[in-house]
Amino acid sequence: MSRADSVTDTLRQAILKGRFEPGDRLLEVALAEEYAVGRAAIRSALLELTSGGLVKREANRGATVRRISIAEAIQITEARAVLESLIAARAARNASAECHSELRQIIAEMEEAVSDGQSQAYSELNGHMHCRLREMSGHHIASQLVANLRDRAAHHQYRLALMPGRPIESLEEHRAIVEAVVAGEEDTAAQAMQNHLHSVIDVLTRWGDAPR
Amino acid sequence: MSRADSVTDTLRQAILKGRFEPGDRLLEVALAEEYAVGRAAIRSALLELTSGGLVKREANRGATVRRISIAEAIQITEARAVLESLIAARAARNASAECHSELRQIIAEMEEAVSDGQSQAYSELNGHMHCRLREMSGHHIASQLVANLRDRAAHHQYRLALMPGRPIESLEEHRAIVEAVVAGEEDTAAQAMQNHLHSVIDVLTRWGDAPR
DNA sequence: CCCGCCAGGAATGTCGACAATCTTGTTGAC
DNA sequence: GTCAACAAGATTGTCGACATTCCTGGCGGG
Repeated sequence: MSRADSVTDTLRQAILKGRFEPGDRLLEVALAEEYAVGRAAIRSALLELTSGGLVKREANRGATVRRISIAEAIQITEARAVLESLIAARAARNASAECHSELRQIIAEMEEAVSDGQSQAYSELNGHMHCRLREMSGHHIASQLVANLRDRAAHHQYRLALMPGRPIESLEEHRAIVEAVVAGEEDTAAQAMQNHLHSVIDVLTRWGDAPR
Repeated sequence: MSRADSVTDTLRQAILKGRFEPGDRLLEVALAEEYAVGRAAIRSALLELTSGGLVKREANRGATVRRISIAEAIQITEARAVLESLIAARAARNASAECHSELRQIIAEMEEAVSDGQSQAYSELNGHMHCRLREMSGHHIASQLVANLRDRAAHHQYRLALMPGRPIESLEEHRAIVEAVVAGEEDTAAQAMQNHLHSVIDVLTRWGDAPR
């Protein structure tokens, strides 16, 4: 599973980066030629991405990039809310002193990105912070599920960061999360994470009511 | 994906039913011959089950039935706890009158199974009730995640039902969940589900401290 | 003019064979 | 007697070709 693995990663990144739009067909032969591998490698990559929720496959009709509706993005974020609350609580319980300073460091970089108006950089820092919190939590199961969910809604997530005023609000919420984690207050951390993602849900909901 | 699909289900059931023990090797050629299909079908089935968490694959070393430690089973149940709480709350919000009577019906059958000492039947009713609650919740994302997690811990789940006195305790917890759902009280339903799964976690924890 | 049927093309599903990699048992030197 | 290198076996990874299924467009009948 060496070449197929790298193909899977390449394809996943291609989809996440927007190289393929939702609804685009993913033809096995075309991809096989593009990446210079056999169809078997492409097939196993598509299978993997299908169970990851990024790709939709219909019997004998091929694979397409999955289109995530606003309603589905809301459900995804709801699921993330409860799982990341658990993660935040565990991070508050387990994080070491070095972790604490690392989290503060990320917050500092976020502040810089926001004040400089660098949406792209802020979005990446956002992802990085959630990723680090997952690792600090020591909760493999929840981490894996959340990482999956994040990929699925990545498209909407990206557009979220471009909303004017959104990064400022988001930064405030992240600050609250980090403060609680550093203080070791599990319940507060969980609540702060819940608040953060509910705020995301609110934005998505308003988006759903008045599309675009 | 027609034959490979059925092979996937067959293999999944075989693992869940205990036809294969944790750690057993899943040789592609052997399985291909046993189910009278090509290796390709087996491969795609193994890929699917791998991302489902039931089998472990190592590069060039084949697939084995995944061994779930007590610690991992606890994490799985913790993740289930928060997700099923969400599901219970949504079920309380959305369930129709017919759903309510169906849930009461399942409780009645559970009482019968417990008083007759039928562990096997109780375990199946247990699974059926959680499954129906998932469908009633209308929360596709959480439902899918929970269904996955349930499969992963199925082995431990099964042994749980055989613990003396456990079904009685479990039945009481399920009664509380159904009452809250029928009453339409979201928060109460979520809390009842949380209590139920925390009780499972307690049993697993005691199991971990004093194995077997 | 519209509907159903049929053939052609395209893409997936399946299979068998070959190549690459890992494990295991053996042999030989020290 | 022990350890390392080696060779044989076994198993997965990869590829190409064929079978099957589905969609598309054209044809003929009503």
